[in-house]
Amino acid sequence: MFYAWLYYWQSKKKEIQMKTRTRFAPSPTGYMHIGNLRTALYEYLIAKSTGGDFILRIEDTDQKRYVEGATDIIFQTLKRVGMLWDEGPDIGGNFGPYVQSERKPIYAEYAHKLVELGGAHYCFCAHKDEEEDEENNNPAHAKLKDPCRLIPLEEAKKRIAAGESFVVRQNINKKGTSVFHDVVYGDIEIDYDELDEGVLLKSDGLPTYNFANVIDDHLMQITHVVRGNEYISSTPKYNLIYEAFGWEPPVYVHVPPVMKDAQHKLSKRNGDASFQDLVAKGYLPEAILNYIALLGWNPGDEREIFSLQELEECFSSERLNKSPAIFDIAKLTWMNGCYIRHLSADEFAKLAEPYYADITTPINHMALSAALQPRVETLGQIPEQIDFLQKVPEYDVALYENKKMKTTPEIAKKALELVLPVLEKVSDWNNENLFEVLKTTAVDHEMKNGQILYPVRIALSGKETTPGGATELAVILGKDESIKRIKSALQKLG
RNA sequence: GGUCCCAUCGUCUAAUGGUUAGGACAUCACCCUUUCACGGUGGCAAUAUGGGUUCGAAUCCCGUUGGGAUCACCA
Repeated sequence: MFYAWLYYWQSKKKEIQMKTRTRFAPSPTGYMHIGNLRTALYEYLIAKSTGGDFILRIEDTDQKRYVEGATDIIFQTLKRVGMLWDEGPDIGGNFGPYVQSERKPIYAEYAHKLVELGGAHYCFCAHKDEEEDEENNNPAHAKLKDPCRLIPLEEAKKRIAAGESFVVRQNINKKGTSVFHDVVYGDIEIDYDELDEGVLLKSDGLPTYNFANVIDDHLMQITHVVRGNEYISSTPKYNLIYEAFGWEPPVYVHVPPVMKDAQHKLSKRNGDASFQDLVAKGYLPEAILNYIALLGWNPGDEREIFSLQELEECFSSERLNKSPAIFDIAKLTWMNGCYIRHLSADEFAKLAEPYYADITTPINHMALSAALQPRVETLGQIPEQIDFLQKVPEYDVALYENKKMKTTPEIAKKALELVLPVLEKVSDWNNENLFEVLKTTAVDHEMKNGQILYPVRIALSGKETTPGGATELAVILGKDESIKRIKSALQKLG
């Protein structure tokens, strides 16, 4: 209890005294996972909400996992959402290098030092093969300490000098209970007996995450370590390393995972969307960022729409949640719709333009964008909404039958016959004029507005639902194409 | 299995001992309307469970159940 208090106090003190430094330390796996991006966001916000620094570090100590071009995706994603780093592989800084594979000599140096300090030992055991041993299921055996610990240090050094392959393995000497404070989870107690003597330096000379993160976080003067809660159970091991070196551990902020459903994490393996997948589907980066900020955090009031800047202003790590959050694409879609609607007409038009690529008919793009903007929640929904612009789809004349509009194919035929000559005379082809003349036509022939407008809309589109009404479609299609489509509809109606 | 962690509407969450348990998404209904949307109004919907502590428990404690994590020369 005393230690818990002490720990908490030290953490608190550190928060107050030092300039906050957080780091995002992804592995270059080739895509930006939503959960990772959220972690990066929280790291960024913890730093920036207190005027601190956000550092980017690449954790590529597992050569088997290396993917070409993966770091570029990391750079691009962070830039795209506006999370700019103060130090990193591309821009350098006072604590470089910022790529772990380039720090190899540093880890080796500290690993050997840790052995001297009694925090680790050399181990010459052969690689443990995968699921080979049933004995692994025997808890008593699993907890057995590494026999190589018994090798005298001098002898171990001789074997290494002789070229024997070795790893550096952590010593767990302590007994009793380890206590540490976490910003999200509070005080956590773990028995030292639960800790295994894991490999710190691999036989290829590169460190494991378990070692590299401690060395780098200390050397880079990271004050707040934010990471997934799967690291909670190994945190005492890291503290042991800090302790052996006489270093002070950082403030820990373990965050719960982002879930796909109640029992599965969001993961690329399950085919779940990554950041770039979502962008490709027409989600705006700003909306994605806003949405994931709220997966596990809330501002304490009822606001939901936040720019990165606004998040920086009101973020507090104390409002981070400890239970997992399910990623709800429906809510993201809604939020994306909000962002789309808040775009200026020009901004939306620019973003929508690429989605018009399949339409070769000469259409009014500006009018189309204006019609689409309030009607789509993702840019990806655009093509299905505008397919009729290229070509009127096959449709049944029964489509002209509409109870609410009080139309039938017969009425539609009459309406289109009345409308055709009127439209041909319209010179200023804009929405206001068109609506005016069509309304007048209805009044002149004692018909309801809908009895004129509905058939026109169907004639122009061949679809039951369209982005915009009759006159809006007419403007989008232009006079020539509109007239053409009405004539061909009349033919169809016999 | 050992250990650690988690548990409020279907989903994201608010309420840090006293609220008719609030908001948002989704859903449903209605209004608006030139189809569909947008927008507006309203409805449905939650404290996993059993014990305590307390005048009073979603909130504190214990058990149960359910879920997750971890026990790698992966991070």
